[in-house]
Order: sequence, then C-alpha cells, then structure tokens
Amino acid sequence: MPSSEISDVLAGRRRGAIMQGDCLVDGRQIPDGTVDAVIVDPPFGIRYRGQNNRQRALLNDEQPFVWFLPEAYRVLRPGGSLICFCQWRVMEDFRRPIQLAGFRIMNCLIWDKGHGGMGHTGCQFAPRHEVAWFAIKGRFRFPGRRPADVLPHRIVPPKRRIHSTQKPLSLMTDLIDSVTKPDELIYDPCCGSGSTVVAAVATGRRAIGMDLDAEHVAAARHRLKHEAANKASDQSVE
Amino acid sequence: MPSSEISDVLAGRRRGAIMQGDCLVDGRQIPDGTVDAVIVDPPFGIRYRGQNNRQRALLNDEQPFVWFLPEAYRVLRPGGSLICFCQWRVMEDFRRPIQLAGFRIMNCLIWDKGHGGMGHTGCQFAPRHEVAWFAIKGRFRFPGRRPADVLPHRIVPPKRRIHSTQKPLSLMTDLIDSVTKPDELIYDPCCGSGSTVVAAVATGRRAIGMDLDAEHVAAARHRLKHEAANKASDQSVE
DNA sequence: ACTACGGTTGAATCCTGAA
DNA sequence: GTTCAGGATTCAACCGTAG
Repeated sequence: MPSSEISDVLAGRRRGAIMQGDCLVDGRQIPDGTVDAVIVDPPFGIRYRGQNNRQRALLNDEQPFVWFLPEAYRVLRPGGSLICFCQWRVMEDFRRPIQLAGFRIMNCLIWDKGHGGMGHTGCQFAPRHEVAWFAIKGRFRFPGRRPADVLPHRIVPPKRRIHSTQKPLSLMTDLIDSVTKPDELIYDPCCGSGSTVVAAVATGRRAIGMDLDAEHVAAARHRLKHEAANKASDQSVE
Repeated sequence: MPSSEISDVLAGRRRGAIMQGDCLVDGRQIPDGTVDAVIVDPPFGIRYRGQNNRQRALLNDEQPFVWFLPEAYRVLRPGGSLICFCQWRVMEDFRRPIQLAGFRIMNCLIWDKGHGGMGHTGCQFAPRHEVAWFAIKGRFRFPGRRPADVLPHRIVPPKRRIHSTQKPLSLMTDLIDSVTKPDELIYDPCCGSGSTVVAAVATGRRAIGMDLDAEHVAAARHRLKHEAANKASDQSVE
C-alpha cells in the first residue's frame, strides 16, 4: 500500500514526508530517477549506544549498513548525488559498496565539530570531526558556487537534541544548498531525527525521509511539523 | 660508512641532520628504540608533479611508499608514535601496512588548510584538507595537554615554497609539541623540504631527516641552516 | 560589556557481570 | 564459550550563572 504522503511529495503537492518503514522494502515506492540527492547518515556498524551507553542501541547498527546503496542509485536521476556520512574507522567499509553500486566517489568531506569528544584521553587526539563520502551518478554539476570539503558547524546542544547522533541543521542546509536547487527532491533512507528532511524543507527543497525506528519517526514528524517553517537556527563555526 | 652528523644527533652533540640516502638502507644507522617520534609525509603513489604538472615527478611515487614502516617501528622506542601524512584517496593503502608493521592506529588527523584547492571544479568540493594517520608503539601518553584531531593551519604560500608538497612549519610544530617533549628525537625518513626537521629544531627537539632526492636534500639543509634559529613564523588559521 | 567559576558533555573506550 | 546491558573513567571545551 503506497503512502499517500510520499506520492504527494513526488507530485509536488507537499514539501516533506517522513514515514516509518524499511528503505529496502518501502523505498520501492519511489520511482527510478526521480530523486536529485540522497543524503543519509546510515548506521556505522559500531553498536553505538549514546554517551555513557545511556540509550538503547540504534537499529541496524550491528554491521555497517550499506544495503540501501543500490536503491539510492536507482532512485537518483543521472547527474544526481549522494552524501553518505561515515566515521574514519569504518569509512572503508562504505567506500567500495558506494562504488559497486555504480557511484563515482568525488570527495571525502570533513564535518569539523569545533571541539573534541572522549575516547582514550591519554593516547588519542580528541575526536573533533566526522567524515562523509560525496559521490555522483553520471554527470553532476554544482548548481551554484563551488563549496569546500571542510564544513565547520557546531554540534547540536544536548538539551535540544532528540536523537543521539543528530546532525546540526546548519550543516545539512549547507550541504543541501551546495548540491541541489530549490524545489528539487532529496531522499534520506535512514532519517533518524529527520534533520535532512527538516533542512531540505527549510531551504525550499522537497524531501522524503524513512526510518525503521517508530519512536524516531514520531519525533522527526513532530520536528518537521514545528521546525519546517523556521529557518535553520544553528550557528556555523565560522 | 655511517654519517657523523647522524651520530652527533643521536649523541645529542647536534640538534638536526639531513642526509641524502635511502631510508631502507641508510636508515639502518639509527639503532633500535632510540627515536621518540617518526613524522613523515611519504610519496602517496599518485605520481604527483606539482600544480599543473610543472615540476618533475617525486621519486618513489609510482606506488604508495609503505616500505619504511617496519624500519620506523624498529627505531621507535616503546611509547613512541608515528604521524604519517596521507591523502583520502590512498589512506587505505597505508592503514593496513601501518598496522602490519606493529603499530596501533589511534586517529585519523585532519589538516584543515583553511581554503580550497583545484580538482574537478564543476563536480568536486574544493579540496581543503589532508589527512594523517596517528599510530603508536606500545603505551603512548601525550606529554602535555590532549590535542584535537583537526589542525587548522594555512598552507605555505607558493612563492615561499621550495618543495611541491611542503607542509607549513606551524602545522609541524603543533604536531611535534603534541607528541614529544623537548630534547626528544624525531625521525623523518622521507623529509623532502625538511619541514619536520626544521620544526623539530625550532621547538627544541632533535631530528634526523633523510631523502632520496639530492636536490631536495640540498635545499632542506640550506633551510635548516638558516631557519633553525628562527621560530616557526607561519600563522595558524585559528 | 566583561571575567571567573563550576557543572555538563562527547557516534569513546574499558571492564564487569548477567543471560 | 558468546552476547548484551550497565557503570566507571576521562579531559578539553562548552554552557550558564554569578560577580
């Protein structure tokens, strides 16, 4: 049974939709070549349980979740692009699958969070960045100015966070502005807190988000409803 | 025939030495466990010939040059560390060899150059960073404060550059301050323009540099002679 | 408008004990 | 044996509040 919200976004009658579902199954509702950018923060396969293991583990986080990639390639139009967040320990687990799905990898993007985290405090540099693969299907062109591959953006303050790995809106709007034009369609098959969809709607794009976790979907839908009108309010580091 | 300059640095009679030679052969002059940090920017195997292919190719740059790693491990003391510059396209070619040589990889460091370079201007984010593996032998501890894994430092302006892949002194002094104490010994088996040795001497460490390329060695020795006394003069981005 | 101070936090990691 | 859940540890940078 196709979701009418997804049909509405595809037809342009609606800006954003977030649905609970399995992107490998329910994502088939999205026709071939209709999406302009896939922007996703998939489970890294590190069994992350939040700071001090306070939250339950993410779903699908037992192994690097790469299986959405062929579907991402299918729904993208030629000239479309993929941004796939990663972590330095597992980035290689994603590189080959991205290529095998048909993409051409163009960049390793760096999200600079501005200050460090935990880890082995005595013998490890404080982790202050995350990485994202930028890959393209066919002949891609930036719609505007050429962006740089380091993106400085502050993390979301914990109290305003509804998800343990939530990306800041300013980071997402920055990326969305760089790779898409207004009214274009963005798809996030593992949308978590919904930052991609919220940022896409806030910048005048259309977006579809999907996630296995019903709780996260509920929170993301609430967020979309209330933050969609507001512009991204996070501050860039620069 | 052992170099007397290297003996002098090992004995503490001299602060820095740069010699022309093959680190796989001439590096054997350095005894086991005498070095506190190996800091190196090896040939990446990308047949780099400078911007616009203006310079001749680097020596040993036909394949990622990983063969110095067992020697690096041998000369390091337990608790010593390795910083090996890399590039995102080939970083995986270095990760396994670093581990196979006996090191434990602790970080992927990001050098943020502050502004972008060239590349495919229409479909690739402007490259603004380089990466470096940080790895340790045995039980390493930072001698001072815990540093972060993103290092913002401006590139050397092309006109002040004597080598096509020259690293800024401020970046090198930052790294050297983070992982070594004054008077400790640093070894760079592919020293190129000699930034590592110059920065080490400028921060009160001792250093040995080696390089195959006689022209680069001559330039680096000149640089060591004239810049050694001066402190690092480059500006950090922050 | 500042500075000073104390509490909070981080896609972390190690360890223990239960299932 | 194995896997999973929870507690302890860590420290530089951030936040909020007080002065």
